[in-house]
Amino acid sequence: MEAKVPKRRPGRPRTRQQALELRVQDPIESLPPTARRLLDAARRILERDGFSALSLSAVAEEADESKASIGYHFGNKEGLIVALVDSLVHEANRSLVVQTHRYPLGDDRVRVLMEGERKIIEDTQSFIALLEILPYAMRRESIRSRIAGLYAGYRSTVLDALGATQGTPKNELASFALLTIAIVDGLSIQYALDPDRVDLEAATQL
Amino acid sequence: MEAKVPKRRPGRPRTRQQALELRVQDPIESLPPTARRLLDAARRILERDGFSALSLSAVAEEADESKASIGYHFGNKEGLIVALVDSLVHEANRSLVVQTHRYPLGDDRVRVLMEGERKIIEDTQSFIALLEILPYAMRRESIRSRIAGLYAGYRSTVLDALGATQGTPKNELASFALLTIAIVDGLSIQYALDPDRVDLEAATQL
DNA sequence: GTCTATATTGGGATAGAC
DNA sequence: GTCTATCCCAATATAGAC
Repeated sequence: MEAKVPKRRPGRPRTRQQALELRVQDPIESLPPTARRLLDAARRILERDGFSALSLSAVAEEADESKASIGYHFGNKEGLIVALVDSLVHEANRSLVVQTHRYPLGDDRVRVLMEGERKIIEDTQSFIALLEILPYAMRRESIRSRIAGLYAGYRSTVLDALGATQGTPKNELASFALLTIAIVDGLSIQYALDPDRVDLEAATQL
Repeated sequence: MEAKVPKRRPGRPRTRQQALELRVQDPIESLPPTARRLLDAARRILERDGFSALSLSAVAEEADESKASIGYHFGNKEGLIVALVDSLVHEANRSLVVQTHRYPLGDDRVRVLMEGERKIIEDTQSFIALLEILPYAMRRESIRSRIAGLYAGYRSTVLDALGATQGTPKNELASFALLTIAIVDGLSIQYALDPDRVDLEAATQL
């Protein structure tokens, strides 16, 4: 039952999942309104109640649509989740890039980056959504690689911001980007588990 | 249906979960052999196939016992998971402490600590088990606090190893322990997602 | 203590009317 | 495109025999 390829059914248009494989740049906009509502509902449920609560019935109810419409637009549950991950990844990338590009290159940008990351740690909410979906994602190559791509993007964004600083060994910068992101994730876990332990000093110590 | 307290049934002995609440030091040893087999089977399934595969049927089959025996020994599924987390937490703590205490205080111990952590990152397997259970754990206060305790233990172990180094500000050391563990977890995530990106340099850079 | 058998629930998928 | 109704199956829980 797992890892089933959605069947192409006669008399029906290509499912959304299949259509998504063809696109290159655009993620969720340009989806039919019903599909968008379903996707938004799925995201809300994931963030509010976790991955285990992400049932087709729950999504349909939250979106005020019918269960069958999910099958129509996304093929099956896996298709819905792939689309959901795509939308989460896209939004995460966009918000980080926008945030760091609001300021000019140089030390200012680095400071903005660091402060943005401290906020991410305290946010928890958005990180939880990722954590919820990670175990599932790890076991589905198609989803795993999408998230791996997200992290690669993160690293290059950080590298971008750091590259502005004066001449430092190239390789060292890449490792530093890796570490920076690792710290954000790792601190998020410890903070989520137990908010009564200091973060601010740690972040400043960086 | 969620978060139900297992009922105390007449004519039956205290469930294992209830019994566990009374103990202070000892975790899994001293369990009846059947309960141990069930718990071991559960751990294997969690590590091999993930949390979503951890059904009562799967556990019973892996342990070569009956489904009903899980109800008898652990009350219900939640009870089984609590016991499982306890056993994982205990083992993780024990192995870290043993590893760091094999060597005398000082720089050697720090080096052993760092090397041990690099191994943890590359291991993946044991970290995956924790990752699999984290989303579930976060939403159950009783389990969340157990894992939070595990991390507190980690921090003090690291602090212990670091404390041996010459006089450094106390507060700074605590933050450093926090960061050290965060890096291990964060790197584990990125490494698990995408093993084709360097870790060794990063670890050495520390 | 352990098992078989069963009750009950809920999930995912899809046929077929509109 | 959307909905209702239904099918099938898996999962948890538990009653009751041994």
